[in-house]
Amino acid sequence: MNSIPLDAEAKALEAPGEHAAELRLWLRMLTCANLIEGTIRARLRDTFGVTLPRFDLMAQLDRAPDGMTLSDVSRRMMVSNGNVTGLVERLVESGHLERRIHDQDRRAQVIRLTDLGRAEFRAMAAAHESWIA
Amino acid sequence: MNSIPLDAEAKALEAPGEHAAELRLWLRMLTCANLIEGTIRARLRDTFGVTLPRFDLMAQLDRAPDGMTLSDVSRRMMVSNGNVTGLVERLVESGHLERRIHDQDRRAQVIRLTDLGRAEFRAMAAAHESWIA
DNA sequence: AGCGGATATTTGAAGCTTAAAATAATTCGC
DNA sequence: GCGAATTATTTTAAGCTTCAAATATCCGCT
Repeated sequence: MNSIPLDAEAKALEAPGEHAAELRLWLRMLTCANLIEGTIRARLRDTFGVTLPRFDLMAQLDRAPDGMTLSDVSRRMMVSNGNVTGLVERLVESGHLERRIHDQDRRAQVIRLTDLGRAEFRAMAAAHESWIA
Repeated sequence: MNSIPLDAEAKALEAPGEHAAELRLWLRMLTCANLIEGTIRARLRDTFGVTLPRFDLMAQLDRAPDGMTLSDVSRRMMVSNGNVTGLVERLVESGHLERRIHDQDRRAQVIRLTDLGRAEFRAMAAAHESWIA
């Protein structure tokens, strides 16, 4: 489950504010978003034994058959570089990803889904779509 | 910044779905919520050197002058017990909270803001309100 | 009194996340 | 072609978060 910072925002509601309605809406939205996100996390975990960050990373790679560099992934997922490093490490370890040095740039590496990774992702994505609906 | 699981959801948009509009709205909402949350995190960190979870915990306690038990906090914040244990530990360490054994129940402990904790929280809350607006 | 189930909290293992510092390789300008 | 700035990645330290197992205490029932 995600951090739910709503009570902090809720505090503002107590102020004799003029923006009470907006804040209330905002609060609701945040609560709703976090609850749904938590549900998705739980389903991915219980059904496929995968975390949401891993799933997201695989989703990126599923759309890039030729692979992506870590920086690309980092930008797309809007997370730090170091974060991607660890995520990729674990997914390579589990056999879902493969990495190789970039042809033209020896600093970078290209990662892509393995056959296993692709197969598992597709299965998860199918279930995921029906959940969303 | 929070995890941003949007790309995963975005994938669903590519499907020749019937729910495209709903999903798109949902996606927007999530993006928006996460961006704002990230902004608040950054401001609290840069301005007061405090994290959002700590701020949330202090917000709970500010509303409970007589203190709360860890379980109360856990339920209110909707996070695990173990999470609260660590959070409280660090806040006691930094002098913002004090803990004492519950009078009637030796299993439980009551935590409350110290004078320092209350003063700092009030300052942060004031800034927080103006940010929200 | 004493047993058994519930409740409060802690601990430990694992993973996610970030920011900042360190490495390594590329590119640009001269 | 050399040096500086940029870019790609990793490492490190710290904190957050969860789940599950372990402790300690309480409460109700006999």
